[in-house]
Amino acid sequence: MPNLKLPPRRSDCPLNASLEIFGDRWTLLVVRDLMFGGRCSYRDFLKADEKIATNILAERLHRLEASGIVEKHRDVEDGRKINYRLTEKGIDLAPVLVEMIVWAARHEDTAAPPAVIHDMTVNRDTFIAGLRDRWKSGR
Amino acid sequence: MPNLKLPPRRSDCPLNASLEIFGDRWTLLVVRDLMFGGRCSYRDFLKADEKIATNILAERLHRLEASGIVEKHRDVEDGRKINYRLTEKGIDLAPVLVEMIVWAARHEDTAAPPAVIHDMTVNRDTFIAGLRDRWKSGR
DNA sequence: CCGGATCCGTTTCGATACTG
DNA sequence: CAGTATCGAAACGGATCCGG
Repeated sequence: MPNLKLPPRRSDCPLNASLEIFGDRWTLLVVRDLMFGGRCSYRDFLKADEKIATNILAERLHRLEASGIVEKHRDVEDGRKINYRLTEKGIDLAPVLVEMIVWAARHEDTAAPPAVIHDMTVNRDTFIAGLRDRWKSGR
Repeated sequence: MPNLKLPPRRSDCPLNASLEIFGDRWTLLVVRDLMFGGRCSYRDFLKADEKIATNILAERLHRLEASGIVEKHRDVEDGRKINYRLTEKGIDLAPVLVEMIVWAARHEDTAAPPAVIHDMTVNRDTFIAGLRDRWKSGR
C-alpha cells in the first residue's frame, strides 16, 4: 500500500529512460503495428494511417533495434523479405500502449471500438496476457 | 477475455490521439512533476534534473492547459505566485506514467528505488488509487 | 524574486525524390 | 522491397530581456 505520508518523490520516478527511447511521435506507432496490427515489414508500417515518412521509419527501426525492442529477421518463406518482430522487452511495452489507448479513448475523440476498450479495461490483465500469448505463438 | 482468433487490429487501437498530446520529450516530465514530485510552479519545473529550457516549458504548459490536463491557479497564500494543478484528465494519466516507469525500471538502467517499483507492480491499483487520493486531497 | 517572452545559432525532423 | 539523399521547416537550447 502506498504510504501517503511519504509519497514517491519525483526523483523516485524516472521517466527519462523511457522518453529517451520512445518520447516522440512515431516510435510507439511502429510498436503498435507489431503488437496489434500483425504488421511486421517496412512496407506494412508505411501503410499505417499516420503516413510515416520512409527515412523516419528507417531511422526509428534502427533505434528500436538498437534498444533491443525489435529484431530483424529474413522471412522464412521469402528470403528477400525482411520481417521485424518484437522482443520480450518489446512485448513488455503492452501495458504502456494499453493505458495510452484507454486514456485517449476516455478523454479524446478516437475511433476505438467500445468493445475493445471495454476488454482492455475490465479484463486488462487477461487482455495483455492474450497479446503476449499471440506474440509467443507468432514466435 | 480477448478473442485470440480475432485479435484487435491496428485500426482498433488508436494511439495517435495520445501521441499528439504527449508524444515528445518534455510534456510527460511536467505531468510527472505534478503527479509525483509535489512540484507545481514554473520555477519548480525548471528545477527538474532534466533541465528543460524556459521557452520550452512555457510552451508545454500552454499545450497542457489547452488540452485540459493542467489548470492554472493563483496561489491562495501568495497572490503573486501561480500554481499548476492536474485536472481529472491529468491524474488519469497515472497508469500511463506508472507503466512507463515500471517498464524502464525493468529494462533500462534507472535510479528508481526497488521498493517504489515493487509497490507500483505488486500493488499497482492501490498505488494508483493512492496517487489519486493525494491529488484529490491536495485539491 | 516570479513567470514568462523574444531572439538566435544549432540540431533534428520530415516530405519528397531517388537508389541498390 | 527496403531503404538513402537532399533540403526546407520545425524544434531545441541558451541567453537575455521584461512586466508585475
